[in-house]
Order: sequence, then structure tokens, then C-alpha cells
Amino acid sequence: MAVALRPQQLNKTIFYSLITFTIMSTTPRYKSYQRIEQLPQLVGEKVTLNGWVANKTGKGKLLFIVLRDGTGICQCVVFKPNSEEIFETAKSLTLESSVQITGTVRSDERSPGGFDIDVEELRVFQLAKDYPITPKDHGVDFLMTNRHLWLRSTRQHAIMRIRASVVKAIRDFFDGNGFTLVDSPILTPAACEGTSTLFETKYFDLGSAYLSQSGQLYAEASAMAQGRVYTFGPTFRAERSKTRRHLTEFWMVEPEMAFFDLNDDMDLAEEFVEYIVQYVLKTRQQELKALDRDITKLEKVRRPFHRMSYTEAVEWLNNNNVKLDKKQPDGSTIQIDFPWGEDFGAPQEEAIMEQFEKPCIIHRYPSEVKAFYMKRDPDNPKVAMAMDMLAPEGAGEIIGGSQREDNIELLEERIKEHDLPMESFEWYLDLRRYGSVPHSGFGLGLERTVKWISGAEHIREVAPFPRMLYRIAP
RNA sequence: UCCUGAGUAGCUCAGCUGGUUAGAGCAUCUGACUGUUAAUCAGAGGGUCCGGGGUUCAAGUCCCUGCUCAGGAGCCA
Repeated sequence: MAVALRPQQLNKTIFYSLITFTIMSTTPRYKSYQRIEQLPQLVGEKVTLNGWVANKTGKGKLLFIVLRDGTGICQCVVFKPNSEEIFETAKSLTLESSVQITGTVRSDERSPGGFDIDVEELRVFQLAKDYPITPKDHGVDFLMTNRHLWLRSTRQHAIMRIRASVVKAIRDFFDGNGFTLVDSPILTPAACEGTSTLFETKYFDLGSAYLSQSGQLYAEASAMAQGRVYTFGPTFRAERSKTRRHLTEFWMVEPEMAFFDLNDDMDLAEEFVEYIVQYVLKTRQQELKALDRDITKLEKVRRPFHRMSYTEAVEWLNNNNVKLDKKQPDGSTIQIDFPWGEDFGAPQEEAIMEQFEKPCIIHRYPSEVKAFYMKRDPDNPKVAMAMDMLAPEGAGEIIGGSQREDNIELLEERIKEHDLPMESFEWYLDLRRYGSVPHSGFGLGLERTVKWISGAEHIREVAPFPRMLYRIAP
């Protein structure tokens, strides 16, 4: 019989020797230097740090070098009378020069990182010449052109760490809840949803291939094999979108669950998003602080979230006098009551979310405006069993999902209605021929989630090298 | 694709109804300063005013055109 051993249950000696063994066997070659995040444990000791010059100030015979090494910042102090040679070298240092500094750690309130190092040895790896990004204001275009360097700044560093934590939370959540990771293909033969514009590329003698805009159909097939699966990877949309919440290449995580109805789907989405937000709060306090993020807003992201049907949302819009701008044939615009059947745009979503401090799920949209694979509500065939999750603070849609159509006749009808090539979907129809079951899933946009949690103004800040309509480099 | 706005020093910007040799702050270089936090002080260098065409005695400024970028819409995660 298998017994799960937790560390507390192990004999202490064995446990600690295991840890020692692990560290000894994997990290000895890293012991030639320390990292700034270790400094609190190294006060009074002589350490060697490797890093880059983040800032340099001084006053007469005293020089302060703010060193960053990726794990934090540390102020290194050089005093001329101690060593003329080191002082001259330190004086010649420029922004972002790479150096190795050896010295003794001292706790000091006046230091930006809380710790000072009195420099005893200074080695220059390379002297940077005219680093373009200064500690002053810069425009977006300039920063985007220098994205490869911009990533070194405090703010971008913090965002990338939060992104990494969101990714980890996503994987932990599904891995720990009985889901199997399944990688869907990136090169696909045709459109998944049949609507979006796709990036096209040549594929040997087989004609064209397209970069995937969703792994969903493959996730559905895999869910019939594994029960509960998720795919997580890059997706591509060749839409000419130019807003602060669109990228042409972004990461999306798509869970797909056999035997889940729409309510199960929404419950999972809530639990999932709550987990991500709380995980980041727990593990990235420092980074959220560096970003000046109001964490009291994130602390409120606890279940249950708000929920309303599309029909209720339309009623709310009309009761609250949120009008729809309608273009007339003569070019003028008039304001009308929001008509049932029209899809929500950004103004409607923003108006609805203004009243909420945590996410809201809107469900049962008109089937006309939703994708072909979404199941219609048995109680009202005019609406699809679809749901979107909107995040507060103007973050907008972060999740789109649905219960899938599991009846083969109805699915074939939808494919015809949407004018999609039936033969391309034969394999997908097989899933309804051989043991079809009710099933559901959703997709969560990684960058939109990170943008919301980090409080970034623009989605381009939360991808290390964002791909946008008018920018593909660096 | 549509609507709106912008392009002046390495960076961020000012430059009025067209009028001497186009300015400031930061950055760079030189010097001063023993606790700086975007240090301060003194001095120096730094310009294809996005490209092309036009109007004018005279264009950074006005007109046309091209390019680049930004914000928004639609589509969506």
C-alpha cells in the first residue's frame, strides 16, 4: 500500500540530510558568488555579487553604485581613502556596465535595498557605453524599440516575475486537480472557429497551414481520452486589432472537461481565477509593491463572483440608460436602447463592470453571435450555453467558454449554417459518433490576466517580446 | 479596415498671427563636494526641425503628398 510521506512525517535527520544532499549534488558550482536576495542572511559576511550598474551617484570621495542582479538591488559603497584604485575604477563605471563586487554586507536604513556593501574588490566585465534608457521619462515608441533593454527596468522586471507566477499558478491548479496537460498543435490545417483571420504559411506539398488560434477542438478530443485536460501555449490571431488589450501572438490556457455542464464550467472558472490571483498575492508582494498595485482590490477577488445572464445584462443596460451608438446610413450616429441579440462591445462591458469589484460572468449569449460548436440552451434555443468572464478595474474579458454541442445532428446543422467545410470537421464529428458526452471548457488569456493583476496600462508590457499589428521587432 | 492625434539634440519636450545665429531639462564630457536616493553646483560639446514637393522676400511654423508612431472602434483571450 502506498503511503504519501509529507516532510513533517519524516525523521528529521533524514529530511535535512536529504535537503543537504539535494543542494550539494546540484549547486556546488554556483557557490562562487551570492545573489542579492540572499543578503538578509549574510549580514556581516564577505560576499561576492555579480550584476549590472543600475545607478551611480556620489559626493566627493564617496561613491554609491546601485547594483542589480535580477534578484534585487544592493547599494555598494566606495570610499576613496580606502583605495584610490578601486575608487577610480568605480568612478569610470557607466549605467548597465557589468561588474563583480566583493565586500562586506552591512544593514543600513539609508540604502535603497536595506543593505550596503563596502566594496573591497571591483572587477569590470564590460564597460557599457551610452546605455539608451536613462532613469528619466521615455516615450512608448522608444521603449518598445528598446524592449530588449527595457526588460531590465524595475517595473518590467516585476511584471515578468508576476507573469511567471501566473503561469505557475495555472499549471499548479490544473496539475493538482486531476487534469492532464495535452499540447495542441500550432500548425493547423484550417480555422478552428471559422471566423478569425489566421496567419498562413506554406506547408510542403500539402498547400497551406495556419498558425493555431485555439487548441480547443484538439482539447475536446483529448478530453474524451483523459476526462479532464488542459492545453497551454501560444495562439495567433491575424486580426488587425490595435488596442491596449490585443496582441497577434498570445498565450492561452484552455481546460476541457468531459461530463461538465455550463454551471460546472463556470464554477471551475471562478475557482481557477481566484486561485491565480491569490497565488500571486501570496508569492509576489514585493513585485506588486514595486508596481504600486492596489492589492486591496486583488484581495477582494474571492468566490463567489458575480453572475448574470446576457438577457439580464441587456435589461440592466437599458434600465441604467446605457445607450448603443448606432451608425445611420447617412453617416450620423444615433443612440438607441440596447437591442437583444446584439453582441456587447467594450462600452457595454465597461458599463456593466463599473458596479463590481470582483469578476463577473455573463452567460447564455444569443446563439447567433457565438461560435458553431457551442450548445444551445435546451430551455431557450435562441441562446447558447456560453459564458464570458469580465475582470474588474477596466480589465475586460479574460475568459470565454461554453458547453459544447454534443449532438451530432445539431452540430452538423451548425457547421452548414456557418458555411464551414464539413470534411475538415469529420474527425471532430467522430467525437460525437463514438461515445459523445456533455462537455465544457473555456480559454483564459494569459496576457490579459497578467495585465489585470499587475495593473499594467497596456498588454504590450506584459509579454516579454510582444507581437503587435505594427511591431514585430525586437 | 475606419476615426483621431503626433513626429524638433541620445531621451522628454517648448518654440505665439511665418521674421536675426532653433531653446530648456535630463543624458554625455571636464571640474568641486564623506551618505547619495531622478544628488547638487560650475563649465563644455551636441540639430538633415521625419522624407519629398509647393506657396512666400522669408517656412520648424502654411498647403499637398509619402513614411513612421500613438490612442480608440470593430474582432476577440
